[in-house]
Amino acid sequence: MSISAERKTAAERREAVLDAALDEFALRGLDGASTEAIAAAAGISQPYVFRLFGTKKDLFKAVITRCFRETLELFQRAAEGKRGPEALEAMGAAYMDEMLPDRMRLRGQMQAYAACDDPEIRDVVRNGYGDLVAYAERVSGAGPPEITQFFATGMLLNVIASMGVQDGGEPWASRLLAGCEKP
Amino acid sequence: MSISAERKTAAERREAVLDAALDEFALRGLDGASTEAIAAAAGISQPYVFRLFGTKKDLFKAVITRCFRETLELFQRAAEGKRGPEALEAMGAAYMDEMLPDRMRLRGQMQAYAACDDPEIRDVVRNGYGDLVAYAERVSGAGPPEITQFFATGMLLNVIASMGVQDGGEPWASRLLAGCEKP
DNA sequence: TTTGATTGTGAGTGATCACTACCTAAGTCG
DNA sequence: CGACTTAGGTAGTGATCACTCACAATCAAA
Repeated sequence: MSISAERKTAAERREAVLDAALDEFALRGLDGASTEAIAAAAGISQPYVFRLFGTKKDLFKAVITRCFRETLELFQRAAEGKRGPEALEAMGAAYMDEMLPDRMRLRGQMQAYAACDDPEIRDVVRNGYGDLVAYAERVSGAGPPEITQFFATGMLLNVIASMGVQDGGEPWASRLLAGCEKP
Repeated sequence: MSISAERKTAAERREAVLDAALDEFALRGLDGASTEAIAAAAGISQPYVFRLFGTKKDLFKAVITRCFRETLELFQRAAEGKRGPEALEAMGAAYMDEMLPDRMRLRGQMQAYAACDDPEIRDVVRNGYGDLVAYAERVSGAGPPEITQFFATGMLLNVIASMGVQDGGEPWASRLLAGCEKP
C-alpha cells in the first residue's frame, strides 16, 4: 500500500465504492463515468474496484439496485401504519422532502433510465420500478388514475432536478413545481 | 471518394447526420455514442461529421435542439385553432399518438436530460423545455395544476418508453398507462 | 510460527475514440 | 480552359480507459 492506509473489510469498501460510484454515474452516466475517478473518490486503487464489482456495468447495476431499494424503504417508512390515500400522500411528501434535495440520487435515476437499452440494466430498472409501483398500489389500494398521477409527478420532479431548475430561477419551472403539491 | 457515391449538398448531409445521430445518441447516450457509427449510418466518413458539426457535443446539442423544435411543432399542429382545455387535450393525444411510438425520440429526450450536468447542454434543454411549457400555458390558458399534470404525464411516458414496458408485458405498466388517458 | 485467507496495489495492455492535417475530386463560372 | 469553391476522403495521433496479472502486506487461527 502506498502510505499504508487502514485496512477495511471488503463490505465497507464496497459501500464506499457504491457511494462514490453514485456520484460519478449520476453526473457522467454509465459510459461517461471513469472507474479511475470512482476509485479515487472511494480512496482505493482502480483495480480493486474491479476485484470488488467485476465490471463497470455490474457496478452500475449494483448502484441502481441499492438506489431503488432505498427509495422503497423511504416509501415504507413514510407509509408506516397508514393505509389508503393518506399513505400515498405521505409517500409523496417524503419523496419531496428527502429525495428532491438529493440531486445525485435523482440524476442517478435518470442515468439508469437512459441506460435501459442494455438488457441487463433494463431488467434491474424494471424490477426496481415495478416493486415501487406494486408497493404503492398495495399500501394505498388506489387504482390507475391516482397511482399514475403519483408516479408521473415523481418523474417530472426527476426531470426538473436534472435540468437544475428547481431553485426558482425559471418562472415556468416554479409554476410546474407549484402544481406538484396536493390541492 | 471510395466508390464515388453521389455528391449531396452540405445541408442534406447535415440532415442525414442528425437522423443517424438521434438513433445512436438515443441508444448509447452522449458519451457512449460513437461518431464512427454515426458517420457510417449517415453514409459518410467520420471526419466529415466533424467538418459539418464541429464536435460531438455540438452535434448532440443540434440533435436535441431539433428534437425539441419538432415536439413544439407537433403541439402547434395539434392545438391549431383550439383554445383552453381542449387544446391541452389535443396536444396530449398527439403526444400519445405520434411521439410514443417513436422510441428513438423518447429515448433521445431521456439522454438529453441525463446529460444536463454539462452547462451547454443544460441550456439547450432548459430552453427547449421552457418553450414547450410556455406554449402549453399560453394556448391552453391553464394554470399549475393542469399544466403540471400534462407535463408530468409526458415524463412518465418517456420513462415507460425507456424501460420498454409499454407493450403490455408488465401488468403494473399497463395500469400506469391506463391512468394516462383522460377520464 | 507457519499456513491460508483476505485486503490491496503497481505496472501494464490492447482497444477505442474524438479530433486533426492534409489531400482530392467534383461542380461552377469567367 | 483555368480559377475558385464546395464536398468529401485517407491516414494518422495522442489520450483515455476498462480490465488483467502478478505480487505484496496484513490478519487469523492452528
